[in-house]
Amino acid sequence: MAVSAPSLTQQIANEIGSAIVRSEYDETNPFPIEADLCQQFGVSRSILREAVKMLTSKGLLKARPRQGTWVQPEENWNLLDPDVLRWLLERKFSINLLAEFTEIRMAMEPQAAAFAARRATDDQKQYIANALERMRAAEMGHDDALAADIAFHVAVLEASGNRFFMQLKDMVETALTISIRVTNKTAGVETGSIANHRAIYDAICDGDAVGARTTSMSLIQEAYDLILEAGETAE
Amino acid sequence: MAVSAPSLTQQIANEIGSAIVRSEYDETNPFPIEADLCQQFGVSRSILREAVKMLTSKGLLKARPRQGTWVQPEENWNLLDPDVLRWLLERKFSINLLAEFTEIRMAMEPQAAAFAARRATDDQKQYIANALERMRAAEMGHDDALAADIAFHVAVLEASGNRFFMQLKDMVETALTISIRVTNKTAGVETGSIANHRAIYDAICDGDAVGARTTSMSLIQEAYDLILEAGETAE
DNA sequence: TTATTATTATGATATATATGATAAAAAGAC
DNA sequence: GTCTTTTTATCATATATATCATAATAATAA
Repeated sequence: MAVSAPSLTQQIANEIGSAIVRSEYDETNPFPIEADLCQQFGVSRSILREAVKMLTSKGLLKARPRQGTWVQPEENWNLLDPDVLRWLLERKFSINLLAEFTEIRMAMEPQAAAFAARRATDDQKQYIANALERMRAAEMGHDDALAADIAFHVAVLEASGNRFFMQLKDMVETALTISIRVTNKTAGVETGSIANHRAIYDAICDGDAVGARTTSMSLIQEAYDLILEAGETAE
Repeated sequence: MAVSAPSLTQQIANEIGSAIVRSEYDETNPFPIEADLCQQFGVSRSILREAVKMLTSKGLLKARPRQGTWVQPEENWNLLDPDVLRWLLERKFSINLLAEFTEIRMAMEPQAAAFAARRATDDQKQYIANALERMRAAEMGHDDALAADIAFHVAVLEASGNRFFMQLKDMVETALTISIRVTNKTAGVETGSIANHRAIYDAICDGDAVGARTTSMSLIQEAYDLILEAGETAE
């Protein structure tokens, strides 16, 4: 399905949202009033208000009569919202943020693999196998390594049979796509070795929940260790 | 800080959002056009459009010129959004949903406990200890058992030092509060035994990441098993 | 069957009024 | 003259209404 062009409201929400996440508003530069934002973006007040409401519903903003609109502290932000996560990852790149995100992957993906070992349908196992095949093809330059790696992790999350784990797939895709664009070093990190991925696949096919969890944890831990190493080297 | 009364926009978003999640709109009862919704709720078009944009930004709705507005399939919903989760949990209660949410806790909380074992500050350890104290007081009827249990899990998540794990605290609080309101049986499930919670606290204080993960996993697994058992009994 | 026109529903703008909350000015007390 | 209280003014968001623009679908005419 062709992606529709974003509406003006969505565009404004995107610009303001990423500005907020880049910390462009602070004590010395407080969030502007509605009238000023209308002028700045050249839009009508109803469009501006729709955009502000979108950001309010993601926890970034709060507005009160007469008091104005202000940016909430980061702990109020809905960090697991795909837009908020994308804005976070698109700002000046942070190894710390990538490390923290990998920590959540360290929690989620092994458990997803364990559930996949118990629940995966034949079709779902086939999707995982297909992704492995694409990884092999990528080694010979016949496919995109990043896309193949993402496909693998997404297939495992899908096979978990849990809608909350499935939710993570968009986030993994966003995070991996953006992190590889910013720093080449983690490119090797993300794709890891095909043998490790194959071990996860085998454990899932064998119905070996413990094995699936363990091998998945090893893979993410390996990526995590290299990210920490990259962080130390950059310092 | 006193909670401000929700605006009309927020009220409308809440009503429509929970109706969507309750599957009130389907092929035979499609999502109404803007004009009809304005009439139904007795609000202006600008308020209605603000509410719809809020729900669109949470993945529940999509609108196109001339085509109208429609409810997206559930896999598009941002399930980790606090509002969406609350609407899900508030609809006719589902043991399956609670089980799935407990599965995500099974992934997150042991890992959070492991990070807490490595990173918790003295203050954070004290918060966990305070929660344990409250659990003991609750056994003697001097505190609320549910509130004390929530405080314990929230304190561990806070001590993980990872903003994504911290994000889960609102969700845990929402899910536990709602699940206990609907079914008494899981009341005992959630609070578990104080000894198990104490073991987590001890492992965190000892800096024992493996121990913290293991004991936390045992606690959540125990709760999970009883939820599955409750589901079988109800059938 | 194809081209043209009409209709529909959302997108966007402009304007007006209401409301809540804060700041400033005026009045009263000491 | 100073301080406190009351009243008034101002400000920024909240809500409503009217209008036009645009995209897309349906109906009609050729």
